[in-house]
Amino acid sequence: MNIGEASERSGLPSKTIRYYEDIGLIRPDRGGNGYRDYAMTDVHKLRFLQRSRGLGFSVEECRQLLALYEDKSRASADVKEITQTKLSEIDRKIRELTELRRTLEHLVHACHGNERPDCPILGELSGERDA
Amino acid sequence: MNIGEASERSGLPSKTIRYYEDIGLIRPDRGGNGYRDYAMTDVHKLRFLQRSRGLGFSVEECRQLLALYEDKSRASADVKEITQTKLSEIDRKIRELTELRRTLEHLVHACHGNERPDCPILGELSGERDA
DNA sequence: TATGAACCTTCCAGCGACTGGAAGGTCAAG
DNA sequence: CTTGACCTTCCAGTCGCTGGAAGGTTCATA
Repeated sequence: MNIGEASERSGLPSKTIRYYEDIGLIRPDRGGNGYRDYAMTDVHKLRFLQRSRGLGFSVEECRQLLALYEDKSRASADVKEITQTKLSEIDRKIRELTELRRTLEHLVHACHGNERPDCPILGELSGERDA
Repeated sequence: MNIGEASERSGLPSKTIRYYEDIGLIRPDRGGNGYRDYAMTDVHKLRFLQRSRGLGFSVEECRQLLALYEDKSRASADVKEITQTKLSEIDRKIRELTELRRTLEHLVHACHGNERPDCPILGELSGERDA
């Protein structure tokens, strides 16, 4: 499929997809006309990139995650270690999002009308409890 | 406190803190010597920024979140709407992270040794099930 | 009181990750 | 065989930092 369809299916702008090719993240085939030709596996990877980028992973981190995805070194020990690191990062992000969520709800429901700038919620919001 | 201590306490580099001031996110006092002087509420905001940026919110989104934090318009209807939108975004991020987590575990534990590039995990990884 | 390290200041340049636009080639429909 | 919607490359610009230069402040120690 052409880049336009890959864009629609992955949720990434065509511009970004070309950029990801420039930096070596995805390497689609080329048709006889010079057009990029994306397979479904490419779309899967693109969609994966779309998600993980949106979740605050850097492109380099996404490259690592994508490497886990590619079969060639899936069983090696260092890949497992990277995966474990990524799992920890993901867990941390989930925890932080959960906190953020709880805090926003507080702000809306519990803190309504209390205009003191030193509202106790603020400490929670900024993660006061750990340094 | 000086910027160095604010940096340590918030987890943000001094450079980034100055940048956030440039773009109007935080406005510390200045001492007679011209040094920035941060209060604890500033540190709370910085820490909040550190977290929300790391969770994939853009600076503009962080500005909105920070506005929710500041008392002046906390009760208005549109602020509540923004908060609701942010809550949905956060929920979506949590869902996606949870999926990503599950998938990585699959890759390590279940998919080990299976080198087919069309391994069924891949579909899950890329969020095949929804468009 | 002076010297030096460790802070702080501003300013400017560069990088990572896109994003927009120009200039031009390809393709399917009418 | 033209029109319009695609596609191509390339170059420039933006956003969000990040590093470094050049210089001022503070504080401990000689």
